[in-house]
Amino acid sequence: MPIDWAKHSRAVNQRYGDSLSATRHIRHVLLAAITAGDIMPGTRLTETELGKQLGFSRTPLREAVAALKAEGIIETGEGGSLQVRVLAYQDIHALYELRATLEGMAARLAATGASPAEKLFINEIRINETQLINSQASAAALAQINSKFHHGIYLASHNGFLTEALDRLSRTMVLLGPTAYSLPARIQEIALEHDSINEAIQAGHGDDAEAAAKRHIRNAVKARLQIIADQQRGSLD
Amino acid sequence: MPIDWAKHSRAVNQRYGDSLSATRHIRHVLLAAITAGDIMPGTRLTETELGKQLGFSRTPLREAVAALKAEGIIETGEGGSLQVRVLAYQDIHALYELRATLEGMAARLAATGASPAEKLFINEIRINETQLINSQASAAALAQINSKFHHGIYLASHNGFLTEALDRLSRTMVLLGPTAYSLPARIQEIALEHDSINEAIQAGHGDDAEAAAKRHIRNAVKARLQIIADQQRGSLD
DNA sequence: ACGTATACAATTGCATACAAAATAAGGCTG
DNA sequence: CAGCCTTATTTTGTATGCAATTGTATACGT
Repeated sequence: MPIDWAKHSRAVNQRYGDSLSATRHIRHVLLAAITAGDIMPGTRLTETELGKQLGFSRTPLREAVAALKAEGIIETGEGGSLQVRVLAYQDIHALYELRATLEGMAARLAATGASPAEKLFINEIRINETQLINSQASAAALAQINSKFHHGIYLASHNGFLTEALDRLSRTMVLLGPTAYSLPARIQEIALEHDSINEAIQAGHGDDAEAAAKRHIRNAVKARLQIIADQQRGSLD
Repeated sequence: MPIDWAKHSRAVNQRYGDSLSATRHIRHVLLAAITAGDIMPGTRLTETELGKQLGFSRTPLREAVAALKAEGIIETGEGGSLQVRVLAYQDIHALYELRATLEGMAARLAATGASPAEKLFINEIRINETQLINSQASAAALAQINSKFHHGIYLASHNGFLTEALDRLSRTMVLLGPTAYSLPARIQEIALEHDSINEAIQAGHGDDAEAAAKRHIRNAVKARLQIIADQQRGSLD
């Protein structure tokens, strides 16, 4: 079954405008397809086929792939064949452990160094999130506002390299599959944990913010493991 | 004045074998040239010229550049022209701040989770470093053993993503210019600080290892600022 | 003499074409 | 019938060529 590239392509054009170079356009479209789960990790990708489906020649496609390889999203199997990176079970722990440290650092910096405007902005996102949860919004909408909340904290850290590292981690995380927002029970927990982080940031308590952020991520691992356990059930493949 | 690409090319062949694809070869050669200071940040690079000098066509060159762009080593100026990334003054602080956190995490994990063999290996590198310092080795040799020491700790953290993140930071650091080993006074300090880290790791004291690693990096910033202050003197350009 | 417009050169972005390597298929032999 | 070698086809890696954009120089007008 072919992938609906046109849908992702439209989304990219809407998000970044349609004046992106082919290389960058393809890069975003590939990321979107991987995020959406249209391309499962491990499935082989052939350049000729991809290029034909996307409507571009292999040159910009290969450049986009080169960038994604440098980011660790795509890897080359034996013989140079392409595939979406396959994460091992222990990678999950390593990924979240690193993220806990970085999120903690970002939360601490946001608490101690964010401008009043940035703190207000973060707080507003938090309020929006509560409204969305109460109105039973979709998992996709919740995941989006969640991203905004975290990204707002990254930016408020005023450390571009930290922001870059966390954004990169987020992109790697999509390799793990569906987000924790598919678990209804987790949604309320997330709200409470976000509250703790937000309150510590608003109060300017660096230690508390770091601790709250770390707790938040550590709890996220648990939820993630449950999702994976559910997926595994009965799939011997 | 043309750059001696052949030298870097030989070094890459010696390090990785001569069976690398052109794209990867070029990637390493460019990194080596940047590390060596042969290409200063901000200087414009033209694909045609680079390709001619390196002896490859523009296609693999552009793929290598795409990877380096994804890593933040090379950036596109206005009009799509290529240049080695120029770091702002505040980037230095952000870079080292992030590195302090990550090195601290790595040292903690190495202290609490490294295998006996890994700890022995780290200790051995530390002994080698002392010998090199006492024998008045070159700055390049010291910088190399320094890399080995740090990288040994990264690996001992058993966290591939952390290792990846720190390696990436190291590659970004070369944009700052010469290492601190050009400052004789700093060399002894480095030795002492490495000792603190190593001892904490050998003893399995996670907290101490993290603290020592953070102190080490914070001190490195001071040395870096001094180097930059020396360079700036009288250069208006 | 300074600012602006226009023409030209250089450079990037993309597509096509070719070469080398790898995978798959088929036939041969034991 | 199984295993292996040979060959054919697919797929990756690299080079070249063309079009479009950008940078620069020259000429013109004010």
